[in-house]
Amino acid sequence: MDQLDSFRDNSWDLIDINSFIDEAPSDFFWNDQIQNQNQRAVAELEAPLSSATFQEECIETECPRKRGRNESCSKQGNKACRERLRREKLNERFSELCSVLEPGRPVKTDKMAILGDAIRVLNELKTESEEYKEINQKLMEEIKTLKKRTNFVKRNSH
Amino acid sequence: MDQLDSFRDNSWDLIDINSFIDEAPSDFFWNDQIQNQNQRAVAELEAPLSSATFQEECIETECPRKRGRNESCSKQGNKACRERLRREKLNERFSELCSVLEPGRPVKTDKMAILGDAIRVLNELKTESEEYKEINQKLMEEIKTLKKRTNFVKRNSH
DNA sequence: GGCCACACGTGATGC
DNA sequence: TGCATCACGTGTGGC
Repeated sequence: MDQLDSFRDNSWDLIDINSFIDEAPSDFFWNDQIQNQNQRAVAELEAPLSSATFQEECIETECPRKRGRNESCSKQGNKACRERLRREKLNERFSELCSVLEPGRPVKTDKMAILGDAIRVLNELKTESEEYKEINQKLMEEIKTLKKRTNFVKRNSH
Repeated sequence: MDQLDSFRDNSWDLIDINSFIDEAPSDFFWNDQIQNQNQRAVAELEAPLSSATFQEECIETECPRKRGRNESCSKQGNKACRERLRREKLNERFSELCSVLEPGRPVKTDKMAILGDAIRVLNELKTESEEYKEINQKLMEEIKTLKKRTNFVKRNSH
């Protein structure tokens, strides 16, 4: 019964907070980064570890200053904030993977599609590399026989 | 207020269900798969497409029978259920990508690590393929010159 | 007992 | 309109 009451109280808190604080739009970071990468190709791509520097301006309990909704981070504990950080880092990885997949624009936004493309490209590159390796083998053999023949001809010509 | 009441009702349902049915841990699909793959290496790995067969027993509005907590799907609309399906499909993709990355066991569990590895392997394969291509170029040139020389020697020997 | 990674259900938004 | 995708805060299990 105690459990039940506390649970209901949490529900109250939840709704209370949301109804007063939560007026900002939701998915900003992901779209922003993607659009940035879309328009100006590189620039901040030199920092795939941007989360490290990013950690510095937002150490632990403090929150990124990216956009609204973050006011709820300072109050009400930092659990939600850390979770948000985790999500953002994950999205960074997604975006990075996407840019590796197709250096040409336009960058995909769909996580499912990104993963699918990653799998596809990975397999393609594997077979491509394998094919090249086989060709190399054959070319080397051909070179060997060619050298042999050259030497043979030389020897016979004297 | 209606929202609030319905929310509290859901809470009731949830707790009711959980206390009687749901004694299993929560995040079963992903963790189960991972733990299985970690401990006993293979065995049920033959079913990476479990969602296909899985879809059959759970078409659209009906919910998977995997474990408790799903009764809440039949009532209260199928929104949460669809979202859950989406998550599971995403996790399948993750698992698939992971198995493509390293055909040898054991399979990684960390999404962040999987994405990072994917980026790394992708770059590695790219450069590897590029290197092979360059080597091919050089080998072909060498063959060309070898052939020329052979012909020259032949001509001079007569 | 705190932290981390994840699953969960829900509100928001675009198509 | 309904559906898909996402971000969000929270609950939870494992370490």
